[in-house]
Amino acid sequence: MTDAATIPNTPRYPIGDLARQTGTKVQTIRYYESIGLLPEPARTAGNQRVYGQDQLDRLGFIKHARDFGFPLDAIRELLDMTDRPAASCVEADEIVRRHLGEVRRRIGRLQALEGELGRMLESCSHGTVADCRAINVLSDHEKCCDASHEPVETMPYRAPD
Amino acid sequence: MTDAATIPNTPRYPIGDLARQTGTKVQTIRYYESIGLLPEPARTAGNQRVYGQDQLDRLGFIKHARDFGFPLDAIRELLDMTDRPAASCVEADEIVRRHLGEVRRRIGRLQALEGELGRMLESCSHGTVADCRAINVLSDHEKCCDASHEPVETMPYRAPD
DNA sequence: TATGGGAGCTACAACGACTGTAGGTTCAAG
DNA sequence: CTTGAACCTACAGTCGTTGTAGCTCCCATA
Repeated sequence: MTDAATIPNTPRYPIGDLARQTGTKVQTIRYYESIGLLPEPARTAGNQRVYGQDQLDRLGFIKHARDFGFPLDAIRELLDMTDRPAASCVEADEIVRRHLGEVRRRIGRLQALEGELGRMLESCSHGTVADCRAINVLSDHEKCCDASHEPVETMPYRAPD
Repeated sequence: MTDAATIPNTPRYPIGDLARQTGTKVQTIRYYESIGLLPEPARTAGNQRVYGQDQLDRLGFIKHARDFGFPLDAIRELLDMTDRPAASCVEADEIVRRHLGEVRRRIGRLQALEGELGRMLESCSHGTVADCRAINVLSDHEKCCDASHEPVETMPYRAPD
């Protein structure tokens, strides 16, 4: 597909340049290749990867979509569409709409959670653990203001780089 | 520690009952035991786990805190506090406050994302992929309305049970 | 031309918080 | 005594990376 790297006068980037230009980690790029999100690039005589402009663009797209929170599966579908530029964009629309729905659900759940946590803190008498409102609420479901809260999905304390 | 299971007239639950009563999966309970969040329970002659009321309460606490989105590390700290009921609840407060801050940051990022995705959909002309606003925004960072968006953290499409 | 150091290579393990599977054992009802 | 649900261990898989170990390669300077 992409023989850009074999054509002279076309930019040829080593993996580190791709990483720097897109803000992706080198390992992540290799991971994307391993799962087929990026095609296998050309190699130097010494077995090192060499990328062309199209690969750089493709990775830029992936990175940007990841920043938007799209899961890799959705990104794969979106990339398939960019490969068929004459097709209708209804499917792309649908993917974005689905993602937006997910984002809104998430916001709703987090806002309910925010209220609950805020109430916990407000009503805490700052005494001992035995009297601690926060601990008591967690110990006893009956003490929740919003008895119907649903579980919030995994919340890793990951600092976004 | 917990010899409740060895005392007659105290409820003795098999793991499945604990799972049903707390809404946790059996494997998850064993996982919590494996990481030291739940103590090793007594066993029957046939090597099956038997739990007492205190274990049930502890697991209920864990489940509830998980539903609130607390990471297991924070839950571990909170559990340590419930074991020292006379201690000050300042630390518990601090954990809740930290979590609340994280929840709010998350809400903020998701709301920015919501706006961006909404704008994408609004301005989509519903034509071909080549003209698709959504695809174009993802292809080209310059086209973002909010040029300074930060990456949203991992968003698994996991249906909360 | 030798050398040094940064960049690249593969392969694999770890993260968090589970979930699922395979292949076996135990328990309680009928 | 038999059946089948529930239990057991051990391990692989999920998602999207990130980190590590132990190499090799490439390029600029001396």
